[in-house]
Amino acid sequence: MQETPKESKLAKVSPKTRKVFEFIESSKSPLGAYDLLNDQNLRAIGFKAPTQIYRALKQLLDLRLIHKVESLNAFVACCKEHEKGPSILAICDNCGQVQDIPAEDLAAQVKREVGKKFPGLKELNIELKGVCEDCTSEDSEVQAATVS
Amino acid sequence: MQETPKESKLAKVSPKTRKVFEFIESSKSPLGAYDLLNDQNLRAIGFKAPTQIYRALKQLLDLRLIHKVESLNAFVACCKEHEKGPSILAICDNCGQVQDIPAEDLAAQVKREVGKKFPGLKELNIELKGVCEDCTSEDSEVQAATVS
DNA sequence: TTCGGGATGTTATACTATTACGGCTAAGTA
DNA sequence: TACTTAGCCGTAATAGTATAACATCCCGAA
Ligand SMILES: [Zn+2]
Ligand SMILES: [Zn+2]
Ligand SMILES: [Zn+2]
Ligand SMILES: [Zn+2]
Repeated sequence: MQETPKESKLAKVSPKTRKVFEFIESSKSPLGAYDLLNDQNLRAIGFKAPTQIYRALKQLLDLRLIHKVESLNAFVACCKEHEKGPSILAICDNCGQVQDIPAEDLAAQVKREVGKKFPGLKELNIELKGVCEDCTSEDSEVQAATVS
Repeated sequence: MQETPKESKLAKVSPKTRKVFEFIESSKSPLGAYDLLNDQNLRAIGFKAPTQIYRALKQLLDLRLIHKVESLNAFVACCKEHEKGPSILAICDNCGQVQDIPAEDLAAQVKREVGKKFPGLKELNIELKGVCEDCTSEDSEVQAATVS
């Protein structure tokens, strides 16, 4: 048994919160709180008000099962490969997908950069925008679609 | 004359937009759009609706005179020392101040980390939270204030 | 002069997030 | 058992952030 795998974390939350996680995990793009709220499947199991969604999201964030994409006000599932270090959220402007890329070394580098100006680093949030690998290889198609 | 110093950029925008910049620059903490909108001094020169503020902010963002702190929905003046590279926005949980710390080297490092998964990097946004130098040296006071 | 684009003013609306309050239930304890 | 407390959940209201849509004005090009 792993230290704190996804399953053991999910075991701690209510079925409804678990359901929220499943929706986020199965989505290929980040979901906003109101995307979740308006989802028929979540409506069906009793989510009626924003508060309920935000409560579930808070639990999942605290357990580090999901990340908030601050620049999109939306949430993505954690890739679960960076339990201790930070990650980079790479947002594709073309397809909208967000990759959660582990970046263990980066925290140390950032600490060096900020130096004594900011000795008490607690949370690190890195987001980048651009074009993902898939969309790059499909660039000709994208171009074609753009000019048409 | 510098390449594109603050003054030459400010020369391109309207007096009202310039005024918005001045308010952001003179604030020691980040300001939200509605903080600006509700400011008597900006009201006095004709800002009455959110749109006006957001238009001014967009111009300033485009000129890189200010940054948006995504995790706070607020805006800070750029330190103007990283014309080409990214910077780190360091948010102090204690005093609320945000430092704009140039981090030229970091873009290259991030590119290495994301590798081919994300070849088309365009924008890089790094925010961190913690305690700034000033607040760290005043830690004893902070503690005293906390327990009282 | 006439046209067009860009900046500005104004209203309305959409989107995101939190507060407040009340009920229910599980767990501890006298 | 009866009482208490704390956490989870439901519900309603509200606060906070951002954009859409449309009207007007001004200035420079043709
Ligand atoms: Zn992650
Ligand atoms: Zn893509
Ligand atoms: Zn800057
Ligand atoms: Zn501080």
